[in-house]
Amino acid sequence: MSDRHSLSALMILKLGSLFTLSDEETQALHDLPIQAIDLKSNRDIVRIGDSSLQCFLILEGYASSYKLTPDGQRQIMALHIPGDIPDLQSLYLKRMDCSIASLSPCTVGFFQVEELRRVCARHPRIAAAFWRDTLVDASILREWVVNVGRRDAYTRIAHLLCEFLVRLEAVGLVQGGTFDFPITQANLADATGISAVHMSRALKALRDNGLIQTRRRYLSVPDWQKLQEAGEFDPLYLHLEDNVAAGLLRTSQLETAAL
Amino acid sequence: MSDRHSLSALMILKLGSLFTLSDEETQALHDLPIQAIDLKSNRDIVRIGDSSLQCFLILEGYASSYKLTPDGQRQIMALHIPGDIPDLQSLYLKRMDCSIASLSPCTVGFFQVEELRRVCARHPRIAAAFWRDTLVDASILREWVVNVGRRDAYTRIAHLLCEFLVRLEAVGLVQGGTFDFPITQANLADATGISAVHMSRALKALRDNGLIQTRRRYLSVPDWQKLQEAGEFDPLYLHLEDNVAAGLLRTSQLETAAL
DNA sequence: CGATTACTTGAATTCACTCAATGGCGGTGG
DNA sequence: CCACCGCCATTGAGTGAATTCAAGTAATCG
Repeated sequence: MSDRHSLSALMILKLGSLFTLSDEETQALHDLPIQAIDLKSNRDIVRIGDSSLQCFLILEGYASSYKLTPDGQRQIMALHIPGDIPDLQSLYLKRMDCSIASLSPCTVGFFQVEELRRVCARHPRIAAAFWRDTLVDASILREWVVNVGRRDAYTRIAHLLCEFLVRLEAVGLVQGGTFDFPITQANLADATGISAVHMSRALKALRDNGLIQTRRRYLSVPDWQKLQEAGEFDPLYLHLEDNVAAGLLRTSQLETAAL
Repeated sequence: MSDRHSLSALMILKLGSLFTLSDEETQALHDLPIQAIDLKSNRDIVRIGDSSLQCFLILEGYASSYKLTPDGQRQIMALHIPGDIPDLQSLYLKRMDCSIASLSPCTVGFFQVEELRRVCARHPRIAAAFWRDTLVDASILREWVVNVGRRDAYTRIAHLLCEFLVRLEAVGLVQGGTFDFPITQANLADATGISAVHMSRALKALRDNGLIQTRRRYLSVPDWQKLQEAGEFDPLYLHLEDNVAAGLLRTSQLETAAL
């Protein structure tokens, strides 16, 4: 499983923005006690209405934030990948306003919100980095609204896949345009606000057009340019350009980052 | 126009959460130099891609965050009301990922991002309060995704109006279920991800069912309970219950809060 | 290997869309 | 003060993208 080191590397990768963290700051993150837990697929990790004293970092696998409507429909409004802290909002909001569930077998690291609050109080630059992280998440949500509100199914799915690929790439989880993709069509449908049946048809169209290839639990993008165009994808909203750590990673391909 | 006092009152109202701000903290917000500007309706205040050194607070009127798709469709992903700082993200993100425009004649107060950053550095509790504010905005975005992704037009509009009313109420801008509502149907359509024509039909249905009344530039909600049910509205996601200042305001109806 | 879950495909339906034409309101200027 | 123009809202008719329902196939897991 994941040791302290890779955990800290993931965090620093995600946070490293605006400035590089000092050794002391890195150490502070290192020293944050974490309890690693393994989870099966499709398990709620936190539920809407909860007011937990803990937060969790995804170490391995994917998760989603979702809500249910009264008639039982589901909408996923965020996908979470290794390095994400999906419920970081618990830092300053009393109750969860959505549920978070694993989309695949997951390893997550729980820590005390209070401890993180202390780290933030002692290290303003770490606080700023986490704050920035929540601002990027908000930006992703804004694009998600555009996706669901104004794009047709085909474009919408292409866009979602573009975003997912770029975010995975930033944490070193893409090899040659291929990445782990165990997410069911039903879940993808809930993420894009379409029906599962239509998701099947639209994915077929994407496959037929050579934009994606699905082999087992993996997804490949043979022509990145074409998929971007199909998805009307512009990565501006991911705010990667001003992320120091991610930039360093991309150029040097640090081994430590691959979980 | 708005003097320093009401400006500070608006800010404190919005920020007053988790704890009440001390006199010193209040003073720090007071001392933030602001330049008030009047704007006509439908004017861009900031544009996507901008990297401004300024932020603005809405003093009067409404604004929206929006993006355009390549084929010219528009999606509004946030409505902003007095007391909001729509581009607070500029604090830690280099470029704007959406445009922000006035939806009505507006008065906005510009201030230097750098100054706010200084205030946050000197007053960690103010920083926490602003951070919390961005977290609530993210929560509203999550609900917006659900609205646009999974609700039919009728329910979707009802929900949007519920949210708008509750947020306005929190800053004292609702009198007896009636509030200023100069927002065109085309803008509402862009906010809900439907067409302007269908917006007209759905609004008619809401009117015919007695859920809303539209007189001139004002909107009335005769039966709050019924509108909430029609919109599947649960205010949990607005995180009002733990907002000290708003709570105080609601119970004591401070005069200072009315702009 | 059997059972469950995930995916595919067809057919009919529906909600929302576009196009188009008309009506109302408010502001501006002759 | 009224006429006109432009913006906003409404309504009808036809279309279309995505839905539901249904049946059947493929994949995965214990």
